[in-house]
Amino acid sequence: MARTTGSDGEKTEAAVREAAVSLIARLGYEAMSMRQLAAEVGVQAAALYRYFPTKEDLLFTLMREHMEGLSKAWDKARPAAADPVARLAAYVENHIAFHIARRHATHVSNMELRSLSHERLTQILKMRTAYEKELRTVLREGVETGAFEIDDTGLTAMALIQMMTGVIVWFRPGERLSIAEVTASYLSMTMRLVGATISHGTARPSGRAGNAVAL
Amino acid sequence: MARTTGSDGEKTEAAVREAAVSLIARLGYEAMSMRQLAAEVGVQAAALYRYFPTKEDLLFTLMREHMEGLSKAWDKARPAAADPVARLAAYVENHIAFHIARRHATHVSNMELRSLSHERLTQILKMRTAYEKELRTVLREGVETGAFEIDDTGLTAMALIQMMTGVIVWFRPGERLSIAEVTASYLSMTMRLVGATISHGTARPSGRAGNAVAL
DNA sequence: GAATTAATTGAACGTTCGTTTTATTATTAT
DNA sequence: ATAATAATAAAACGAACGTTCAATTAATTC
Repeated sequence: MARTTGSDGEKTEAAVREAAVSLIARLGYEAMSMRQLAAEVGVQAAALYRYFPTKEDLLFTLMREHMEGLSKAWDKARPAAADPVARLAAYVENHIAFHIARRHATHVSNMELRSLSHERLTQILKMRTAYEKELRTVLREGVETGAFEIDDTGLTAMALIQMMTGVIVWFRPGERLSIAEVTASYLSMTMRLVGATISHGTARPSGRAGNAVAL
Repeated sequence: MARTTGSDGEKTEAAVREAAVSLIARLGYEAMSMRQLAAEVGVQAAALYRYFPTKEDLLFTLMREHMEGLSKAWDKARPAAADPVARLAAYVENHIAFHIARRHATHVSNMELRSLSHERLTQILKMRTAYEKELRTVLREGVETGAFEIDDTGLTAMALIQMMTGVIVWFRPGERLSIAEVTASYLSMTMRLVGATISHGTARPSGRAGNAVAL
């Protein structure tokens, strides 16, 4: 046999990407064989090389597009207003929504960095650092305007990102909590963590803890 | 050649463990070959099989002992007093100290779970869950005594653990921050996150944010 | 409808993998 | 000293790996 009836390069490539994300997330990059991936797509291993020159190229492509997607999502979600609390809220909401929606791809991007060449690792880390810098900027502006109270913005940014990204480790759609509930809780925890003063939304009815934003 | 002068089973086994933790942390379990590990120890690959029947046995041993170490460390650090704030502080301090001290082993235990058999995965996850339950208990007690204000103790426990464990991703000893500084910052962030009321330590000098514990 | 291009198969390549077996030497106990 | 045991080396095993190549068929273009 050779070319199969109904075969379409674009569809095959998309199927390869999808299957690769799922398989790498489940088995790990090193543990997934090209034959396994091909079988998942319903094709022979050799066919994969029409779309990706090497296994590492495939991994890199998945990671790069994931990071680009994250960056673009934040570009869209970023509020025009300068209010630090609103901006931080938007960052948290976007981060959680994106990571829950693309749990598998996030897993791949976070866990398989060591399988990249030095050059490509640098490239991905640069994109990640740029994204994280956005959060540091929001935090710093909040400190300057007095909206937040933070010891160390760099450290706090890392702590927040680890906390938020960690959602994908335990969150499973359709279980006890909805995405909206999880997001609300994380937003609330974030605002307390940065010592946000009340500057938007309704005031907390509770008698205590007057300095945290009610959400 | 065969047995080498000065060879000692106990020392070799210890060297294998040490080298394995370091290599797996750096390359990943699948990417590390038994020959590579043997070379690091200064021995032939066949010699490894005197100490660990299979590669997976080696991985499992490393993980199990890491989890046992974490559990025992908390047993020792757990304060006798029932004060929730003090207990939470002890949990955070122990967690961060342990994870920074054993960064590589933590990396292995967190990243290579998928290389375990189903049975052994269950065993490790059971130990992890038991350790995490300790934190949930501390949080719940704090809520009951009114020391903490938390929406969802389960979710908050996961968020805190992700945040704290995340330290190993970016922390490098001897860089900008000392372990003590990092621990102090994380303690402060944790107490704000759980809405801790002042119940120990000195009051915060700052005029604002009267509800967070000063550390 | 013939020529060209796109998509895929099937077989094979050399390499590396985890692991086993057997032989050999160092150490310890008698 | 000699026997027993512990620790390793050296070589080999079959299997699986990523990748390449030539052949073959489907779809498209002219």
